[in-house]
Amino acid sequence: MSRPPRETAAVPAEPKPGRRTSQRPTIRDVSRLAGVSRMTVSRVLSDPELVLPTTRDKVLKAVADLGYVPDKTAGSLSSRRTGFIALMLPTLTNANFAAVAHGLTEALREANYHLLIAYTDYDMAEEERQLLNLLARRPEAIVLTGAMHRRNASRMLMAADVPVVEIADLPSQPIEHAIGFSNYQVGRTAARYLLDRGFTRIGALAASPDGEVTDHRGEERMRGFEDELRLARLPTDAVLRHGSAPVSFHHGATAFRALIEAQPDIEAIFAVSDLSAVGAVMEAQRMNIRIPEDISIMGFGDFEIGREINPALTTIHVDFRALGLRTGKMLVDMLASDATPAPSVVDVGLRIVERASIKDR
Amino acid sequence: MSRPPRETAAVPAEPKPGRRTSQRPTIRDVSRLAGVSRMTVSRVLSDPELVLPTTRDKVLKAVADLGYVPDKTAGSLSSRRTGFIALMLPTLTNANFAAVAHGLTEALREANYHLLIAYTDYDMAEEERQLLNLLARRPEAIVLTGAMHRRNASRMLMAADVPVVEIADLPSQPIEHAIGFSNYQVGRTAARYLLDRGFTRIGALAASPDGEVTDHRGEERMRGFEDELRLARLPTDAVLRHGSAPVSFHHGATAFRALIEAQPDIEAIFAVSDLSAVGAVMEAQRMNIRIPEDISIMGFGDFEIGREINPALTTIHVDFRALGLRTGKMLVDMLASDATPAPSVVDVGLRIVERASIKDR
DNA sequence: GTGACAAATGATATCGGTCCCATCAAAGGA
DNA sequence: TCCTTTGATGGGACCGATATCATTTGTCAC
Repeated sequence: MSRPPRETAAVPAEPKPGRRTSQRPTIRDVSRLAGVSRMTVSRVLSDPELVLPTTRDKVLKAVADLGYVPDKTAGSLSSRRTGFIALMLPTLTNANFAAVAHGLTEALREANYHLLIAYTDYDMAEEERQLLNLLARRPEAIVLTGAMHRRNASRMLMAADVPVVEIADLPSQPIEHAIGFSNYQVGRTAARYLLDRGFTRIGALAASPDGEVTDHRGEERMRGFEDELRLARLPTDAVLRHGSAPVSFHHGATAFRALIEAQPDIEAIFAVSDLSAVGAVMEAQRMNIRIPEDISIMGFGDFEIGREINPALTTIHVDFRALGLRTGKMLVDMLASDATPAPSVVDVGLRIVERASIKDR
Repeated sequence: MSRPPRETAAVPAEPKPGRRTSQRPTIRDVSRLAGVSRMTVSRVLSDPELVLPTTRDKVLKAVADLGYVPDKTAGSLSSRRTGFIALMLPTLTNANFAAVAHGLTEALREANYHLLIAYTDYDMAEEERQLLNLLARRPEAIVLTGAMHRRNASRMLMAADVPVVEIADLPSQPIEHAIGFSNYQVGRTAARYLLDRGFTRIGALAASPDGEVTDHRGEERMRGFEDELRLARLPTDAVLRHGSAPVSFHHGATAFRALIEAQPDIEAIFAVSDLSAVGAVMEAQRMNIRIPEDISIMGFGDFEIGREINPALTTIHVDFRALGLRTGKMLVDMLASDATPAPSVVDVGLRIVERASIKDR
């Protein structure tokens, strides 16, 4: 039984004719409610020490009452600090790369940086697109894996005017900083290890570099491996490129079988990744080939599964999580001081983990 | 032989007394060089059709000459669209969660959204902190895994006024949308499967929920498993909570040994994850326990390694990559239309993958 | 009492884009 | 011819914070 509202009274205060405005409270709403200026609110949230406790409490109460969450987009624009660190990876579905991201995040958390991850699925054209996307977000530093940047990408990075760190793979010509290890050395070390134990019929398992995607890092390992064999005047024809990257357990299994068929008298095998190595061990079990009595196998990456299989896998270890941590710490320090440190290259080295998959002789 | 510059000439045009300005070119620089307004530059980059080809070319040339990369921070602030989709995960170092991220990215790429990833390491307090961080970036949607949000987190999400999708674990009380499966059903299905094959001495391997971190999803599976056993009037004392989350291959190995010692006559085991199941199989090999002749084992997650071990692992499969893809597509559609669709809950179900680790009887 | 200085707070310009609307020229219709 | 419509472009306000500098107030030494 209510009368229709009278026209004159009904019209609500027009919310301004301009841009439609959101419902979310802004710093302005907080400042009004707390009866202070916006600047004071900003101070309470970013450097509370600067504000009198009584004022602070008023502001914090207003923040809580409104459910105010500051808009970092606006803050970033104004302060010219986004709090982003960009990370470019080939893929996330690889335990080692995931570990890098994990370590990085951990190191960056305390300094309140947020990782901005992009990945390329081993696709170089995608790398360039992603790099542009990242750069558009104005990260305060850029972390890259691998040294296979196209010319354009390199140019964009130089122009970006933020610290660039290349990790995992030590490039021959670093853009700026680099923390990692040499995949080429991994290959040579593996070959040396097998040679030192007296093997002479030595093979390797890798993906074909001609596939749709190329695993440059893996290919570097193979190059080192072959070089070391050649230095020992041993043939490299048992270094098998089989299937397409990225490798997997299944890749290892099929590649192993193919290698055995091609080179039945093979004595020792280096797999480009523990994934392949583990797959090979599993296939060997199926073929009733004893590891290491009949054939010795070693891998790279020290994945957890390698510790648990039978026999446990001898491998080359690189601590990827520590790599991420270290990179993160370096960046935090670097960004805290506004000095621009000289470009640095750190080789974290590698370590052979001797387990049971190599025959003792 | 150059004379020192005279003082009067040396003073360069002061770059304004105000805020220090960066070197990076802005849209203003592009517009000046191209002889058009800023708006025209903006149009060329976001909707080229609106601009005359001749003008467009002038602008694009200026963009290329300057190496201009638009600042999305500024663009986001103005347009109120950040292009971010937030994703919260327990961890990245789990193949299934990584697969979710992968699928999501893929679906979002075409619509030019960027995933903003945060993870909690299974820590609920961290979840809340990370959520605040994410919200401060003003994502256009939020994707969460798991239904274990604290009260505060839920409140923040409701207030955020963006679509929320909970994935992987179907919550009993969804915040808004949900796409996933029921971990409880996983447990019941596993138990049902073992019961149907006539096993009566049935156990399970899981992490202890009292550890530093709790894997709520895994615990749900155990709950379902135990319920189904109870319904069949079977004891649940062989459902072993051992070690701390998150589980691993090694966890499976030690838990398996502990279970065998406590319950030597066990017939069949359900492991909370393929990781544990594989570890258990490896430990069984070492203990000379034959799988499946002596003990049957099944897992959850359908990790690649399960397909390759001997015997191949029977498991429960959920397609996490497809889950991510589907979620991404849904979000893209949702954000394209400004209508707010009704909350939806989609159960993608699960599938038993029968392989060789369960005894045929 | 007063000047010097520090501490707390406020006013305002600005970050680099995009939104909204205005302007202007060209095309088409009555 | 004049009016309307459409297409291309520009002008200026604005998004929501923070940087910078100014102002106010309080404290202390002389």
